Amino acid sequence: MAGRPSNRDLIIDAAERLVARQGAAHLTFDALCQETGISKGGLLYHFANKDSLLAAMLARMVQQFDQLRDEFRQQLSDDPHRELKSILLASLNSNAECAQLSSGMLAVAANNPELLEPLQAHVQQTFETIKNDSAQPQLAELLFFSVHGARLFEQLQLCQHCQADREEFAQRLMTMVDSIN
Amino acid sequence: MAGRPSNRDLIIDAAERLVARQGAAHLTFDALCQETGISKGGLLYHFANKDSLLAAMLARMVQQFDQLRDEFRQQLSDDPHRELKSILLASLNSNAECAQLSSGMLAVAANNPELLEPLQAHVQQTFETIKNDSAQPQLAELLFFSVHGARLFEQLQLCQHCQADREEFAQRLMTMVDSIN
DNA sequence: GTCTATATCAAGATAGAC
DNA sequence: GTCTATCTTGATATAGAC
Repeated sequence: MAGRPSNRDLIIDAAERLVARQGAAHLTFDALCQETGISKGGLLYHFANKDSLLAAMLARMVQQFDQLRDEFRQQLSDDPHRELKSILLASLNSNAECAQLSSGMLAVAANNPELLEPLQAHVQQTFETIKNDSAQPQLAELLFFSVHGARLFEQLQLCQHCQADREEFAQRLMTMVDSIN
Repeated sequence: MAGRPSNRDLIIDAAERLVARQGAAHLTFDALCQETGISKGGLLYHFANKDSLLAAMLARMVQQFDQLRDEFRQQLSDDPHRELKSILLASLNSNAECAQLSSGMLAVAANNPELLEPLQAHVQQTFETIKNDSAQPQLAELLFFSVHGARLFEQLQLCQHCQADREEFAQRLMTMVDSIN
């Protein structure tokens, strides 16, 4: 399951890069051909149409988030705020290694907002977790939004956060969560 | 200057609605024809090409922000944190009345990220203000990101914030700013 | 699983009438 | 300032060979 990446995954990687570089409106099969070296027919074998590609991008994003969140949750097994902390850390770090952050979300939002539904459900569930788990749900929500604001600004290169900044940001978030009791 | 809205402004309004409803990739002159009732030729009189429309959307967004921020700054003339507070309140409320939030930004990001440059400059200046003005610049930044995360989630309908929620959110932001000393 | 070729359509943009 | 063409390109998608 975690062997070498499948072609399917390589295509999604390339799609995310395209969105990050040129904007979600320029995510086209033609551009994907150039970026992957696979022909249009080849691409369309993996994703029968564009909606299918978009849905896959979003699904993988959600899945990567869940996986990363689980990892953080295990590391934090003895922390009273591990639910909230794992959500914040996973939100901050998912996809960060590739420098393309919320490309999947922005691509779907730009091309077919209706396909956002799975993400809407996922986010709602996350909010539930935050609410039930934290003594100060509104502060927790604020921190959650903060992470996503930072991600957006990074993605659009509206701010130049380096790795050190991101770690300091994460540290500050954790401190603020710990201040809840 | 603030008489009845010019046709130019009505077109930008319609463009923002389209982005909010159908996604930035479906912001086309054809769709704008339907939405405004103006023909393609008519639209192209006001905006010679699409980049010109996108740049105008972004410029108006920035201008509306600055104007709203000035209003808040005047209301807060005796507040020690008026710079940061006015930035946060203006970020939270600009365009909020129309239910389309950062349509301009998302449209430009999706169609031609290079046109984001004026916004990048504006944001950098805002960060400078925050840094120079606040005793805890990193907390201030976090609050700033939080507002924009909330805006994004509202725009993409990833959360259902009502007016009451937004006011409570604003109240919480102000309280947290006041906690800085 | 990947390729070429092609059909179809929508988009940006131009020219010129009113 | 707005309109109706019309041109050109580029994008999705299909069909069928390898």
